[in-house]
Amino acid sequence: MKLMAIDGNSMLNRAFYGIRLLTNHEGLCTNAVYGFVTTMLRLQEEYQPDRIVVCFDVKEKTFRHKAYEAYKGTRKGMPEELAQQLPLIREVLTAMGIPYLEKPGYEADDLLGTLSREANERGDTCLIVTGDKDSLQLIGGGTSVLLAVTRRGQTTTTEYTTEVFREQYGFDPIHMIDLKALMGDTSDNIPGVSGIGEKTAMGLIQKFGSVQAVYDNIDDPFIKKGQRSKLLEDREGAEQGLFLVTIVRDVPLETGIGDLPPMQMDEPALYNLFTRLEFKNLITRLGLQPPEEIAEAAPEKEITCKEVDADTLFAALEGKERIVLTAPHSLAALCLLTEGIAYVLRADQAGNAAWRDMLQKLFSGAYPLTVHDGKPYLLALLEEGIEPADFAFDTALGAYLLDPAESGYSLDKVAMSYLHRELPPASDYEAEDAFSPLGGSETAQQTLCAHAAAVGQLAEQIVPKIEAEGMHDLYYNIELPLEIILASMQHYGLLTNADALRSFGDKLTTRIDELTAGIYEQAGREFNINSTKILGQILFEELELPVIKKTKTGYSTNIDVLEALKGYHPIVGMVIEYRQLTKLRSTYVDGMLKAIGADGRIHSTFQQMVTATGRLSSTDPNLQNIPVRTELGSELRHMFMAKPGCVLVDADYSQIELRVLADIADDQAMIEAFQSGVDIHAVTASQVFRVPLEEVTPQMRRSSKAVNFGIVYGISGFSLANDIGVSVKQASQYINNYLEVYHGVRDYMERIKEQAREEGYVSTMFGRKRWLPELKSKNNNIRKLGERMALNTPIQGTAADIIKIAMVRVYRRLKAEHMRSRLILQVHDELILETPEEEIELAKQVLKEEMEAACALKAPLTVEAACGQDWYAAKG
DNA sequence: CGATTCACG
DNA sequence: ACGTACGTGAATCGG
Repeated sequence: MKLMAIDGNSMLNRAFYGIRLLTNHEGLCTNAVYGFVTTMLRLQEEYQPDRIVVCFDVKEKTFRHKAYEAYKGTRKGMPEELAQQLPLIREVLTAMGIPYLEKPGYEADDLLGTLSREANERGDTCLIVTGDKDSLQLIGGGTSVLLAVTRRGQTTTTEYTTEVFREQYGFDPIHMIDLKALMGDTSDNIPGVSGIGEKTAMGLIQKFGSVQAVYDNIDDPFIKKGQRSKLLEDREGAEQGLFLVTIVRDVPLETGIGDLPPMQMDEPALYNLFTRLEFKNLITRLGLQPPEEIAEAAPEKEITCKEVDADTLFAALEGKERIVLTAPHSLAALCLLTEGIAYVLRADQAGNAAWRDMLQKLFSGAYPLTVHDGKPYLLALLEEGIEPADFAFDTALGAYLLDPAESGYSLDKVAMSYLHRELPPASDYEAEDAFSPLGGSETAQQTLCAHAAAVGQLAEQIVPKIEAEGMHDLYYNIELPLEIILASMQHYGLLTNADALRSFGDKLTTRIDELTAGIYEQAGREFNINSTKILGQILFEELELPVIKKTKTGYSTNIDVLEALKGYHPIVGMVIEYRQLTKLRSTYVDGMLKAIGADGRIHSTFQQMVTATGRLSSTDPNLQNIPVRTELGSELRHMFMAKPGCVLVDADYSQIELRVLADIADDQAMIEAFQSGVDIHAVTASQVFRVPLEEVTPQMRRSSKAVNFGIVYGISGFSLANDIGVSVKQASQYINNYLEVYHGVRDYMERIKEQAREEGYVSTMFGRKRWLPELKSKNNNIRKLGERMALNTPIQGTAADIIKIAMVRVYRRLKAEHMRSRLILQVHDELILETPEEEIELAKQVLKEEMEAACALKAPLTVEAACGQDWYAAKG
C-alpha cells in the first residue's frame, strides 16, 4: 500500500503566501485553502496513493498566550487571513473524505514521523508532502519526501529518496538532524552552535557524518582553529539542537494506518462547500453536481442545429416566448435558439438586400430576443442603417446588476460563474473568415450554438434573480433601454477638429521644448523628465530639495509635492508646467487625433458594465475626462464641435450628489439650504459658521465646499486638512460643526454603515446593489474603506441611476417629438446633444424638463442648459 | 504588468 | 499607533 501523509500547516502556509489573497463574496479569505486543495489533487493524480492523511499542529496555549493573542486579535505569528482558513480546510477535508490527524502537544512533523515509521514497519511505502526541509530526516526505509516549493502561485514538488538526498547533500538523510543542530535556525528557535553557519556545518557533516562524530574528531586537522574553538565553546547549543530538531516517531496514536479510510468524496457536501468558497473551477474539475432537484435540470440539454433560410427561420420563431441570439459582432451569421432548436443563418448564403430585410425584421422588436452583451449587435445594425428595438433580455447586463463589482462579464466568465462550465472560445466565430465559404465553418457554427445554449441557461437563472432582488424596474426601465441609447451615442460620435488639434499640439510642443531646455539647464544635465524615478533623484539627491512624501518605491513627485517645493528652486515650476503640457499633448492631442475616424468624428465606447456604483465609463478614447479645470486645458474643448448647421447643447445637474444626499439622509437643514439658496456652498458656510449669508467670506465658502465634497466621499479630518491646507484639528472642527448643523447627515452616516454591515450590501434609491465584503475584513484599513464605500455608493449610485433615467426620457422625448437632435455624450451629471439650429430652444427645454423630472427629490433637481458651436462654448 | 501620475465627475 | 476621500481611464516608466 502507498500512503501519502501531508503536513497540513506547512502546505497551507505555502499556499497562503504563494497565492494572492482571494476572497469570496462575504469577504472570507480562501487562497490558502484553494492552493492546498489544488496541490493535493494534483499530487493525488500524479502519485495515486492508496490512502491520504493530513496532519496538523495544535499548539497548546498557556493562559498568557491566549490573553496576548486576544489582544492582538490574531494567532501569534499568523495573519488573521490565514487563521480564518484553518477551520475551512478541515471542512473541505471532511467533505472530501480525507482523514486528518492532530494531537495536542505534537507538531505535524511528529505525526508524519510516526505514521511513516508505522507504514514502513508494515511494509507499506510512505510519501510525505511538506515544504519543511526538517522532514527530510524521515527519508529512508520506504519513506520519501515530496518537498514543495511555491513560485508565482504554482506549487511544484521534488521527490527526495535516499539516493536523491545523498546526491544533493553528500550524507544520509538522518544526518539532516546533525546539520540543523550545528547550524541552528532562528525562525524555529533552534540555537545551533553560534558562529557556525550553513556552509561550515555542511562541510563538517559531509566529512564526519554526525554531531557526535564531529566532537569525537575535534582535533582533526580538517576542522579549522576558529571553528574548533566555536564548537567547543557551544557544545550545549549543538546538544540542544539535536534534541529540538529530532522528529518524534513514536507518538501514541489512536488511529493506526490500518484504520485510515480510503478517500471518499461527499459530492453534494463538497459542491455546497466549494460553491460557498466560490471555487468554481474546482467544481468543474471534479465534475461536482448540485445536490438533488437542480441536478435534474442542470445536464446540458441536447440541441439540434440547423442551417436554414430566412423564411424557415421566421416561421419557426413565430409566437415563441424566448429566442436566444448569438452571432459574431459583424453579424456575418446568426444563430437563433428556441425550444431546443438552433437555427443558423449565414449572410453569404443570402443576397445583400435580403439579408438586410431579414435583419430589419428580426430586430424590429417583434421577436423577444435574449442576448449576452447586445450593444455590439446594436451598433452593427445602426451601421447598416437599421434601427433596432430593445432586446427582451441581456444576460450580461443582468449579471452586472447582480454583482457590479466583478471584473468583466464576458460570456465565458459569466458562464463559469453561473453554469460552472468552460465554453469554447468566441474567437471560433469572431474570426474574420469564420464564415467564409472556404473556411471550415463547422466549428464556428457549433460554437455559436453552444454559446446560444449557454445564454439560454444563463437567462433561466438570471431572469428570476433580477426579480427576486427587486431589480425589475431598474433592469427593464433603465439599463435595458439604455443599451441602445449608448449604441446610438457611439454610432453618432462627436465631430472633432483635427487641424485645430494639431496646431494646439504644435503650440504645446514649442513650449515643452523650451521647458525641457530650461529643466536640463537647471539640473545641470539631460535626463528623462517623464521618469519619476530619475526626476526624484534630481530633485531630492542632486538638488537636495526637502523630501515631502514617499511612495512605496521611492520619492513622490506628484503635484502636491511639487507645489510645496515651488519656492525652493526654479526647476520646480518648470517641471509643473512641463507635466501639465505633456499630459495635454500625449493624452489629449495625440490621443484624440488617433481616435478620429474617417468621418471626422470620435466614436468613444460607453461602457455600461464596468463601475461598481452604476456609473457609465468611457474608453477608446475617454471622453469623460476632457480637461476643464484649467484655462489652457479647457481650450481643448474648442476642438469638439457640432456639425455645420448644428450646435452642441450641454445640460448639467447642479449639485446632484448633494441633493441626493439631502434626500437620502432626509436632512431638513440641508433640504432647506437647497430650497433657500442658489449657492449651496455659501449657504452651508453661513449655517456652519453661524453668520448671515452676506457675511460669508470666500475662505468660509471654500472650506464649506470642501466639506460638502468630503462628506459625500466619507470624510476624515486628516484628508480634509490635506485638501484645504489647515491643521487636522481645525479640519475636524469643521466637520464637527457641519454634522452638528446637518444632523440628518450624521445619522445617515451611522445608519448606512450599520445597515451595510448587517446586510452585506448597500443599495441606491432605485434598487441598484453593491456587495461590500470589505466591511467584514479584519484589516482595519480595508474595513474603513468599506465604510466609505457604504457611505458613497448610495449617493453616487443614485445620481447615476437618475441621469440614466434622464437619458432614457430624453431619448424617447426626442423620438416622440420627431426631433433631429441627438444625444452624443454623457459625463456623469451632464448630457450633450448635437442639435440643428432651429431646434435649439426646444432641445434646451426638453433636456431641462426631462432631466429635472427624472426624479422628484426633496431638494429638487435643477438643470442648467447652454449651447454653442463647440464644447467650450456650450459649457455656459 | 504594476506603480505612478493626472485628467474628469 | 497607523493610515487616511468616492468613482473612473490613459500614458509612461521600468522591472
